[in-house]
Amino acid sequence: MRKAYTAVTAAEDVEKALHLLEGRWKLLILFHLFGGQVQRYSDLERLIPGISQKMLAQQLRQLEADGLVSRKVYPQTPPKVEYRLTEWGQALCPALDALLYWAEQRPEADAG
Amino acid sequence: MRKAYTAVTAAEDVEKALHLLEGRWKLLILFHLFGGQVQRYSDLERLIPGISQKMLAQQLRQLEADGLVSRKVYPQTPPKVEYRLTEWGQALCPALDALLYWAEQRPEADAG
DNA sequence: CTGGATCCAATCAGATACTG
DNA sequence: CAGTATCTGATTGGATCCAG
Repeated sequence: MRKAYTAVTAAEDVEKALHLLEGRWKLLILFHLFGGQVQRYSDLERLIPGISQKMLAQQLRQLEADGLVSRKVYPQTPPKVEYRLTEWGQALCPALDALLYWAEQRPEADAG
Repeated sequence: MRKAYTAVTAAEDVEKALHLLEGRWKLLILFHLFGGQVQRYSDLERLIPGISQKMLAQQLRQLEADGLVSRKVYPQTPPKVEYRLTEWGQALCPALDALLYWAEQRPEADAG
């Protein structure tokens, strides 16, 4: 059973959801983890040219706190940390696909 | 036929799409226009408590420039301006619904 | 290797006052 | 009624250096 949405509550809930994806790098990170991919910190640094260490660490920690990404630390020297999507994080895929589909429908005349 | 997406191009396209929805008030505005609703500037001002005139005008103009909202001016005194969604703007609804559905699936334990 | 801490620039958002 | 202009504070993102 879905919640009963008003314009306001729906907007708030979508806003909360979008807030989890905001930040210039989060989507890039997520797309590099979709499909069960597992990446190390240094992998993501390599896969996302231009990202600073601060931003990578910060966005990863937010994604982790929000429950989209899980972090696995191997207590060894040198340190090794793996990132992967949680089940819920994977479940974001269809929603992003719907957004992608919408973006494709954009009339050329208005695009800019 | 869908585009062939890589992690990077998909992320970029979704990012562009999300960028159209960013801003603290845009979703509120959109939800007050969904379903073919037509609102005047002052209607939106009333429907969205706390928004300043500057922000309302600014976000409306961005939504218009991005092709989600259309603006109709009645050249009369006092002035009258109506806002409604474009066809493409209306088409955003299913995508936001998918996002809402995803948000509902969030595990309680991780929510915060 | 995996980050944390700090400083700085750019952007965003709010309050207020003013205009056709 | 439907905005615009200006000033100001908050938030975000980036560069660099430091540490376990």
